[in-house]
Amino acid sequence: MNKDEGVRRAVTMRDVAREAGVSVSTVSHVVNNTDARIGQDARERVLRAIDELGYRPNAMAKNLVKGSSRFIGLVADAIASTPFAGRIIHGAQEEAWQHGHVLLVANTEGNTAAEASAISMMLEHKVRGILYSTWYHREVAVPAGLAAPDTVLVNCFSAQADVRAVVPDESGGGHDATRMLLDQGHRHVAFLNTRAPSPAREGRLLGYRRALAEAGIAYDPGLVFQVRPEQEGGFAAVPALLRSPATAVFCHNDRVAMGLYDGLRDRGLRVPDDLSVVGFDNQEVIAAHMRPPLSTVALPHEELGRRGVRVLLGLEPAEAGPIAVNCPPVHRRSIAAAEPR
Amino acid sequence: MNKDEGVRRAVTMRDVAREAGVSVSTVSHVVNNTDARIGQDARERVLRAIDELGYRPNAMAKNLVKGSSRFIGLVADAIASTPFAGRIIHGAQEEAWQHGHVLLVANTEGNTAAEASAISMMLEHKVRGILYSTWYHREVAVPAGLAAPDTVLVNCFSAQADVRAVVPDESGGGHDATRMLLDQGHRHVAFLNTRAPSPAREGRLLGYRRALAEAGIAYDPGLVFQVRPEQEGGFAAVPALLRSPATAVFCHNDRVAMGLYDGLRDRGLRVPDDLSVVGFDNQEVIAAHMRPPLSTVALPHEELGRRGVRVLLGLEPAEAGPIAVNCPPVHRRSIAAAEPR
DNA sequence: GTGAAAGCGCTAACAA
DNA sequence: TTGTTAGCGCTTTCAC
Repeated sequence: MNKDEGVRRAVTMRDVAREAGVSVSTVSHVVNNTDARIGQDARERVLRAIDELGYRPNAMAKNLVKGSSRFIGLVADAIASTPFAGRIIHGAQEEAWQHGHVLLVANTEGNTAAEASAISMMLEHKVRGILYSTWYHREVAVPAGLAAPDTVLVNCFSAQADVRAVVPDESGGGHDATRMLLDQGHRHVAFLNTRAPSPAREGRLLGYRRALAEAGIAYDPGLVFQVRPEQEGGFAAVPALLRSPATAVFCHNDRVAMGLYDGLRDRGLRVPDDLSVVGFDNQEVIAAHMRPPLSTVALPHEELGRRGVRVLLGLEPAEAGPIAVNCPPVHRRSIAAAEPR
Repeated sequence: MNKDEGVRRAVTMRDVAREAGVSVSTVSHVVNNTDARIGQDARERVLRAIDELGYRPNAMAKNLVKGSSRFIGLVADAIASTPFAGRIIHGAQEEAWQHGHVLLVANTEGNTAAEASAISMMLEHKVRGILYSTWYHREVAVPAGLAAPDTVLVNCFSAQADVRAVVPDESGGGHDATRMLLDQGHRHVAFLNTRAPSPAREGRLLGYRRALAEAGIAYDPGLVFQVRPEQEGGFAAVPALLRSPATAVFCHNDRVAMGLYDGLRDRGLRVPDDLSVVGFDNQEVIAAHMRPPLSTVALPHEELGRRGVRVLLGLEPAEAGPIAVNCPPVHRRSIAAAEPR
């Protein structure tokens, strides 16, 4: 309870120097492995002193003199609700780590005030840059104060052309998902898309149409249905779907597919025998454990985080416009070959 | 590309002082609102200079002189796989924020080396303390290096009695879940528990038995089944369950309940009419969108994070042993009243 | 009321 | 090969 319980005045470089009988600069050199040539025994004495005393460098002092920290700020809008943000953080963390940087994470849960204060706190800590991320792919207004140090948008983008962004390749994902179905011989592929306009909605549709075109199949608007992007949406679409000639369905996301499974099962229909299904997102907890396990296309959240820090650190070749990250297909068991006719 | 693009030498307190025609100490006083009596006009000149110059305090310098940072470290073992860690982070973040602290997050994804380096990096940044958290409730060995500054375990605990911990009240949760069923008149309540020993398994079983006892119902071991704690487990349990007299089932977690729903549906049985079901965890994405929506008991991850920082900051009365956080029941629509007999 | 000055722990010239 | 020294940006006595 009293002021220095457990704190016992940290040992500093000076203490080490004194113990080793050398100067602080010598200690500094051995600690940092600079190219200065330090004598064998001086080095050894220092090393010994370091671990006898349990010396641990003070990162704040170091950063102060170097003028910049090894921090990368990550502000996320919804860390709590889905695993998505977690995956972005994870990817960013790993990459940052690899380059000797540390993540400062702030969650704003949509609160603008929290966001402003998070950003300002990060700036005060002289972060190397800030990753601004959203839990679903969308356009954002870059908050004031950002762009001051380097900013990169992750899983979102801005009309403000000068701020870099990395986003999932929705269209490529839509294309690949559709291809998974086409490759099994399906000709009537329905698409349960969401109703609300969004990069996901438009992008995936584009990809779907492109895949159809490549396969020489005419686009049939009657095969794309508007649904709520949740279990309920997939479930509700079943009657209409069964009235259509579709033998395969591309769902806007895994949750829709889950609802679809349910509706089908209620009617004694089976996936994939009666209908082949492919999802989008690859939400492990859901997709991998449905019956049958759901083939889908993964939203590359980790990669988004990783690439985000790479562009922040200038490791990625500059590109005009957002960097689109590939959404890799995940093959499981919800797709069967179309009946030959 | 060149060394100081965008960096333009940060404006310091000295710049502000010069601009305002006062000394740095005066600036410091107004910035920090110390109780020093600063004249009206000096104060105003300083404030004006601050925002003309766009001054922003350097947190590193400040921390250096104060000797301690406002950082709280949070090391998590699995931020990516589930939303669980995200909720802990969120809770911790909010509480830390409220007390003027910032979260330094590191994810170790089970890797011991990463963990050690994360901890050491946090220590170098002179964090106020470290929250060590796991994504599922379990016993851990406190990593070396921890306990040096204040450490608190979140969602885990250690035999090492001296390190504080905050964990979910599994037994209370098991009790309440069972009660939800009992309250509707069910007398034969099955329990689909996991097989692997764990605090969750033992705790929930304890709670289940306690609730039964309170209701004057004899414990029937034949009503507790061992299943894999996933969809597959719930699904596989259906035959045995149907052979039992159970009219209600308490599932080890929501995923098991999800598999159970599936198996039941395959047999044309309906929840809750044919069988009442209650889960555990309250995984939103799943539980809230099943058909019918699943009644369950929530794992209080946010609260765990929040309480974690509270005990770290010494805001929580000390307690012997881990602090058990309540798991609140979430009523949805998977429970029906038992048939009167 | 306000300012001068001494550090916080460390790095980086530069001297020796 | 090693030591001296001047800061990094800020807080905080202590004088004036």
